[in-house]
Amino acid sequence: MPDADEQHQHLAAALIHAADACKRSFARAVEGHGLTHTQARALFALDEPQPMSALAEVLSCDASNVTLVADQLEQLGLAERRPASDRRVKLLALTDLGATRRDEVGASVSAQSFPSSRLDASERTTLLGLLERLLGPDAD
Amino acid sequence: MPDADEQHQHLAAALIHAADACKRSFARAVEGHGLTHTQARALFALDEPQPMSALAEVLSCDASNVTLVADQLEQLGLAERRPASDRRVKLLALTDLGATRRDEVGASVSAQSFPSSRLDASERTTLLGLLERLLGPDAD
DNA sequence: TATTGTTATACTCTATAACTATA
DNA sequence: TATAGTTATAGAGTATAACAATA
Repeated sequence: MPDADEQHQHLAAALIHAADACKRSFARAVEGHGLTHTQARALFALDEPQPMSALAEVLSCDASNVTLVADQLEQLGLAERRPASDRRVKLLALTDLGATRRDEVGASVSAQSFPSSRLDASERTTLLGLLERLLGPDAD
Repeated sequence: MPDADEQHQHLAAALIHAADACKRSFARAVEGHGLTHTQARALFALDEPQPMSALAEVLSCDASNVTLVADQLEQLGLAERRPASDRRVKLLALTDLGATRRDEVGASVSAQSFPSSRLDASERTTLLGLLERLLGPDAD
């Protein structure tokens, strides 16, 4: 097996492992707020109102699944569907409660021993930059 | 929200997103070989025979789930359970077919446009190093 | 008593396909 | 015809709890 192959595979394994650790840390931090990690990810993605399809891209899942997440966030009173100029489109937007909750959840996430606390600030910046290049303009 | 909080959250989001992209790329590459991405991850983890519990750690899942993965790999003829000196322990080991398959799958994974191809070799080395520090000695 | 692996079970995530309504 | 969102459904991943065999 060529070295390049092996590096790709180790990198993939490390990425998946690191993300699993992040997901679980995330999930633990947010479960006290009554949210699943998917709901929390959606919450953080809604700085601006987003079409459902845009949210699907952020969550890297099929659009059909966003319907459920949106339903859940609406039931919790954290987000609401709004009409858009193109009447096929629905914009999902945080409610005031949702924005408040997002900040509370964000504080919990950072407060607990998050995996990325093992890195210093400049390492985190480097890592973030590499990940963004990795994801690239058309990650999917 | 303090900057540090925000950086943690962006980093977590980027990591999860990157890993999702890797998982899907991985899954597409291995489905032609009749494997799920979990089965493929297990295959790559079995360079040396591993106790089921060790495999659970690599796959970052509960030990109870490894039973199913091991069953599947055994049914495919790719791995086998072997007794260990501690007779409570079962070692999962690749068969010859399993080792061959792992190399074939590895080639497929690298051959297709894998997300990490967007980075050059030295960037990949940097990324891998950061991820390993992130995971740390006791990532869970 | 504690630990390894197993079984049974339930919940979440995710994709596919068929549908509605708009464009 | 094509697109955004929805619904229904099925498969895969995951955790919890109770259990057997062994330490």
